[in-house]
Amino acid sequence: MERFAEHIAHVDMDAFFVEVERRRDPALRGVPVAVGGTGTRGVVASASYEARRHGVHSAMPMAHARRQCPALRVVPPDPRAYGAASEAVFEIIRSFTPRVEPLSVDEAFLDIGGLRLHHDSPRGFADALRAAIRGGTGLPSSVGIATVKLLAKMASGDAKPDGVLVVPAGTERAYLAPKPVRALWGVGEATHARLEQLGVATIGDLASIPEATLCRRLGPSLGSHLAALSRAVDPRPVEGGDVVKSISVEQTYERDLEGRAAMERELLRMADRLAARLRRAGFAARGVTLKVRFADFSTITRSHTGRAPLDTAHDLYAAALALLDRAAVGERPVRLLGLGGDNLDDAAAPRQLDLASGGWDELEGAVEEVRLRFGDRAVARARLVEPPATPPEPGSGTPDTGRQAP
DNA sequence: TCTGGGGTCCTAGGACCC
DNA sequence: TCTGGGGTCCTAGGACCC
Repeated sequence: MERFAEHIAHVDMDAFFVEVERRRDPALRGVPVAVGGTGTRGVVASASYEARRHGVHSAMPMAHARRQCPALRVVPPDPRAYGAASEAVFEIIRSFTPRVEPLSVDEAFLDIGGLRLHHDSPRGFADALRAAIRGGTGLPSSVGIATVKLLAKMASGDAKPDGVLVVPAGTERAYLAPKPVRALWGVGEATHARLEQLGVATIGDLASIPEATLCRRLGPSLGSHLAALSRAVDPRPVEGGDVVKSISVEQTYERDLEGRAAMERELLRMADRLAARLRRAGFAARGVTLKVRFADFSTITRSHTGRAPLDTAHDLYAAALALLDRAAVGERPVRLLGLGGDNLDDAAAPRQLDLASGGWDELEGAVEEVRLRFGDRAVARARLVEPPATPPEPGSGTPDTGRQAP
């Protein structure tokens, strides 16, 4: 069967978090809105197009965004709502084709090569998909379609908001050449700076540099990758199953944490959250990583890989304390703590019986059960409940927002 | 303007094994 | 016991993405 030449589609929801918020609060329509942290250290996770016109963009400190756009309506994130909306969107996408590769909560690649019998053109497919998503969820989306992943992704960006862009086969390099090299998927701030030193401003400039030169300057892996992308060569197929490799939680504190006791208390809270996330996902972690960010933003990690997979707060907390010792934080103020698990094992797999932690599994399983039925606040650890008449704890003022990507 | 939270992948060195 | 080379795993840091 003949396939569409432009057989890869990239679907991207427009200002996803903002649009989900607008569904339930119509007063947010037509005005500048940002979803993100409301505290002094919060950043913008998602900005409406009205806000973007005032220079507000994601990852910008919220305080800056408010100064930039005094009329900005700021909404704290609601990850559960975005998760539910995401599931609804993906269900609609999968009704068009099973060949879907999710990239995040709000975007995906689709292999539409085989859909020629159902749609007269790639654009016809895109129109049908966007209408179905809007009809089913009320949410706007944009679609880019091209012969390779890189171009489909860049095209959906150019199609925004609420549009479609097809890059016809044969026009790939002409489409890429005038764009700034920073627009290339995989060129961030650091690589951009190094490319500038080479005199590279546009993707066309990049394509004119010999691959060997790029490999020498950027390393063989990145060098050959960028050399290929700049020439619109991107053989990566649309792939289905994405396997989770790590699960982590982290928290930036409104005020820096100081002293061992405060850090231990926060690590216990994190061990609790991480254990809950691991068990909900059906995993146990052989590897545990502690992340510490200091007041000057310098960041260190300490990790340990053991033999036994862990998924109880009790065991994760013990591992975290051992890592905290190794980090030798001392009295330095800490603005962020993080705890993560990797080397994930299927929790259902038979595990070595560890007598030292006997009983915790069952106890925490029961606690988890209560949380699932009555919410996370139904059960708390005695150590985490604020005792009366205690001096104010630095950094305890930040609620756990658990925000996700825009 | 002072920088969130949750991920993936790459690099580079060292340990260890054959 | 003056020592090759490859494979694999672990650790730490960093770039990048949404």
